[in-house]
Amino acid sequence: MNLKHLYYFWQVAKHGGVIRASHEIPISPQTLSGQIKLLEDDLGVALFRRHGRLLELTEAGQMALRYADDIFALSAELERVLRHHPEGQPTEFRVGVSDVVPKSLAYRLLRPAISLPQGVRIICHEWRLERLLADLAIHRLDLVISDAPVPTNLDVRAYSHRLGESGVAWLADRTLAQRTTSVFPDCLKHLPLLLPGQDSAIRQKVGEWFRKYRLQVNVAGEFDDTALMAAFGQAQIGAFPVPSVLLDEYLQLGELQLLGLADDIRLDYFALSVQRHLTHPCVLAMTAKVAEVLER
Amino acid sequence: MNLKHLYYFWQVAKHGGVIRASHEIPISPQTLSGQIKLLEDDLGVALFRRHGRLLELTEAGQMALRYADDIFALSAELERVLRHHPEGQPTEFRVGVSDVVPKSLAYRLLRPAISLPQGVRIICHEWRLERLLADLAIHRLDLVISDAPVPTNLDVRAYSHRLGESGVAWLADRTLAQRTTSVFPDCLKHLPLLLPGQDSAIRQKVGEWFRKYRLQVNVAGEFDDTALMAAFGQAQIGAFPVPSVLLDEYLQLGELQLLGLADDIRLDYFALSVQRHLTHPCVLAMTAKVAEVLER
DNA sequence: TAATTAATACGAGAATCTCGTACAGTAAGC
DNA sequence: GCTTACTGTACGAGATTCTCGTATTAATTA
Repeated sequence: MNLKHLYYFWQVAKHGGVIRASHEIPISPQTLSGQIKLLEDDLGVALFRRHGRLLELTEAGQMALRYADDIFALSAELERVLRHHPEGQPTEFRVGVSDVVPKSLAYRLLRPAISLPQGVRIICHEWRLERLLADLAIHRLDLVISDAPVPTNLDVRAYSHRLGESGVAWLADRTLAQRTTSVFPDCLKHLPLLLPGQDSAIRQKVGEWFRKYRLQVNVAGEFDDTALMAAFGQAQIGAFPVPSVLLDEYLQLGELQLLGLADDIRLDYFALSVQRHLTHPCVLAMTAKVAEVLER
Repeated sequence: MNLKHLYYFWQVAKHGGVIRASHEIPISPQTLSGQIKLLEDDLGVALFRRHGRLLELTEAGQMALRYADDIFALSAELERVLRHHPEGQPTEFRVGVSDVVPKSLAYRLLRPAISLPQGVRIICHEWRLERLLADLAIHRLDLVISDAPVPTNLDVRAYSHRLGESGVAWLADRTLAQRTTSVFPDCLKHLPLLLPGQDSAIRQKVGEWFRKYRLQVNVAGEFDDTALMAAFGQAQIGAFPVPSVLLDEYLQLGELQLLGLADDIRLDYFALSVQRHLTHPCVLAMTAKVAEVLER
């Protein structure tokens, strides 16, 4: 299939006629008409049907239009990406971190980006996911890190790239942990718990996990911010869950103790971008080293 | 950007050299080399770098390769789709329905497909989602209807198309409903409940909803099959939730009574396909009329 | 050092694209 | 009903682009 022919078809279909299309692109209507005819002959299907003195898409034409939309959107994106950073040392990397992602995990993921040889300035926002997606859509952000893919109910033109996953580790202050002698996970029934807010994927999955093990738990607190939750945990207010890839970090924090690993909870982490492919050098550096941070 | 040039670049990049590419496509190495040079001049970026006597991709080249993969995959898919059903009356429509989707909802969604003028034979499977996705992947199915998008943890090359959504209606047999005088949703606390199985999206969302309204409920039964659940419900075993778009149908069923609408539970329904676009005429007929079945 | 392999500059010939001319069908104005 | 204005399309000459044969350069191997 000749993609030049498809391009002319696409232009004519978009603008609703060979004359109107010829106003937009510097090609005469005769040429457009002829080239589309060649495409139809090649494919063996009519793409347009004459309706009065103008054209309308056949069923096959509607199909072709949808594909052409994607094909030429991709081609335009490629062109923009390649022209925009020829040897490409963009000095800025604007990244948004969903507030439900632990800060230290975000730092670990982003570390490879800031230690690039060319030296980049990282501009980091933390906010609720909806807000970040809005900024992403208008190109105010290069990337968003989140614990869930782009919501399907939002009609945002963004792509989800799965970075990796993690299990869950339950932690508590030593003194608090000694209040119960039950083994994990039953010990969670006898300890007050601190949990992430309802919006976070981890909260949903922990909830399912409680039901799976039939744990009736006592929720002592809810936190949108994981670091704050950990601070309350260190103050012996309750036991709390963290992504198991961050376990070492929390254990070094002092008086915290591992209650048990819930590796049957799988937390996913995603990079969201407006581009279908991750092309920013910082993003490439991040994804290249993601295996050092998350399980794949 | 000339997509013919990009095509030659793609072939050379895929096969690792102009000579090797020229064995695969009937174009001489001189032409390939020259056309790629033109592309590089146009873009202002080198895509290949000479390494010894062979070529390797530059960073920009790797980027271009990823886009080219997508672009030509789409173009091939379009060609296959258009050539395969020229005027296209495929007499078979093979569809899988995830077992967590109510049968009568599936019927309503599929009805526009079977009442197409050309007359098609519908071949309908009902099974667990994993099994259906496997069949979809090997083209044994044209479409899968499910209550959730393609799971991100599975590496299936399938696309999710959101059909629409629905709220939830709680129903009970009249006699059963009269056992409590509390208003909705509190009345659910005083009635035995029948719920869909843990795998279904509706069960997860109903669980969240219980927590939101702090409802401690008594689960009298779990059913993978909604029709079976409704049969038990009619036999006064318990109250049960159904998608609110099916409410009328259930109320006509006889002695059932509406306890209340939980429109803050949003159930999504999806069509899953191997193709990025829904092109099968039956699918188009379905999606055109989906508004008569689901809310958008 | 010679032989082999890969990539590419150059130019003639082939293929294709493009547009001017001309024409056919449809909708509106008088 | 006739004209006018608008649409899309067949045809062929000329312009453009593509393609390949010849020849050259560069790196590897014998």
